[in-house]
This record gives sequence, C-alpha cells and structure tokens, in this order.
Amino acid sequence: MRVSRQLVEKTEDALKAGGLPPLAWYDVLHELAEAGEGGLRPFELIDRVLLAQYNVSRLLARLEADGLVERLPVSDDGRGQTVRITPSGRETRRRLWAVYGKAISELMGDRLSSEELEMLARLLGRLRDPPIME
Amino acid sequence: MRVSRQLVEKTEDALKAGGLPPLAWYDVLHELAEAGEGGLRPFELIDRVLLAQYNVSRLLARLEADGLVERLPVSDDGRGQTVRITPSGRETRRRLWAVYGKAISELMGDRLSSEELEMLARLLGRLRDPPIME
DNA sequence: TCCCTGTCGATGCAATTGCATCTATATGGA
DNA sequence: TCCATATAGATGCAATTGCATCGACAGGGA
Repeated sequence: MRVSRQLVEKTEDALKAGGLPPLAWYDVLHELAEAGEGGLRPFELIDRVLLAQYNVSRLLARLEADGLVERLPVSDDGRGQTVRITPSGRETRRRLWAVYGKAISELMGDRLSSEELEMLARLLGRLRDPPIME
Repeated sequence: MRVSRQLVEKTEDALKAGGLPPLAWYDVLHELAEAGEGGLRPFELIDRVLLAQYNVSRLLARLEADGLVERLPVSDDGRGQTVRITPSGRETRRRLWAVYGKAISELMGDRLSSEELEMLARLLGRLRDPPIME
C-alpha cells in the first residue's frame, strides 16, 4: 500500500508540474484510444478502469467539456451513449504518456531488473481479482 | 496500481460492512499505539503514515471528537501538541485489526506462499523511497 | 398491451481532499 | 533586544468523492 501510494503520488506530482490533468484521465483516454473509432459505452469503461460508476460519469463530463471525448447516442439502446476520443484527446493522451511513461521508468524500470519486474508482475497478477495464474 | 486499488477497496468494503471507520484511522491508531503513553507529535505522525499535513490535522480532529485520541499541550514548544491514544482508541484499533488482518490473509496470505510473499515484499521494498536494499 | 424488474447513466447532498494561506511560536543573527 | 525566517498546526474555499437515489429506457412474462 505504501509503495503504491508513493508511486502514484510522485507520478501525479510530475503531471501537475507539467500542467497536465490527473492519472485517471490517462486511464480513460488510453482505453478509448485502444477502442478506436467505435468508442466505448461508459459501462464498458467502468470495468476496465476500476472507477466507480458515478466517477466515470463525471470524469466523462469533464473530458467532454475539455473537448477530449465526444458522446454519441447509440441507436439500439435509448438509455446509452458511445464515448469516442477526439484528436485533441489523443494529443492529450500522448502528452500524458510522455510524463507518465517517464515516471514509470524512473520509479520502476531503473530500480529493478527486467527479471525482477517480470517476477513482480507475476506475483501481483496472482493477487488480482480475478487472479491471473499464467 | 490496479492490484493495490482492488486490495484497498475490498478492505474498505469489509470495514464498512462491519460499521468501522476507514483504513487511515487504523494507520494512525496503530502508530499511536506503538508510540505508547508518550504519544506522538502530529509532525511525527505525518512521515509515518504518508498522509498530507492537513489530512493528519483533520483526521486527528475526528479521532479526538470520537474520543479515540487526546491532545496534550507540550511544555517545551508552545506551537505543538502531543497526541496520545485513549483506551477507547485501543479498543477501536483492535476491532479494526480484526477485519483488516482477516482481509490481508484472505487477499494475500491465501493466494501466495510464504516464499512468494517474502519475494514480493523484497521487490516492493526496492521501490520504496528511500529504497530498502536489504 | 401492461406491468414488473433490471440496467444505463446522471445527480443532489454530505463528507473528504487539495491547495493556499493563516496564526502562533521558535530560532538565529545583527 | 529586535527582526527575519522557519516550523507546527489549523482552516477557508474550491474541487472531488462517496452514497443514495432518480429518471429513462429495455426486456420479459401475464
């Protein structure tokens, strides 16, 4: 817990220092970028990014207000919507990654060998729910 | 990040289900219990529990309002105070631990062997700041 | 067709967090 | 002694989070 807190905190600090939005924005933009032009439904986002429903709802509102995503009505479900990343959103994601990726390599890559990193990933994977056994 | 989020979330859920306060309360009560009758100054607490200063200040106010800690003026520094855990605070800590400890064994102890747990602790220790090299 | 129940997403309200700043005291130097 | 600076801790205000609930639509059975 302590380690993950420290890592997140330092990464958030680096983002703030660069005048960039928080890590959660990266997560969402990343998933949406992966999803491509088809976009994603908010409920799909929810189980990918480990944020509560109301949190996703509000984060999407902020992303939309900043022009980073757009919401499209979905034809076969009147309740829903599809969220798609915009070019500006891709650009922001790229800038976030420049800082985020750098933080990861400094905080992790530089401290552990690749064997150790793999071992760490394997052990943590076993703690995931659902567990990843490999 | 994902794993630690899940672990914290599940542990918090277990605490809530038991009508208990959040994990941060445990951390502080734990440190104060370790510190014994001498208590701790708030600033000492801050670097032990990885909470921001204003966060500690407010958490202590809540703990005091609940009668779990008491604040004593400190003779040789008029700005400061000493925070000491009360019997009721020790009791609460005990009840928190019953749930917290159980969560740890279910979420970690049951999923990894003791060799793996030790390996995990060693790897994470290397990521700490300051790093623990052993 | 008409409910009943379930799912999608939004939101009012209270609690918490983050940020900046403030007050009060301490400490060291001119 | 007096002042400048530093440290301990609190707090006003805005943003975010958590909780509960709501409104809207979907889907299935009577």
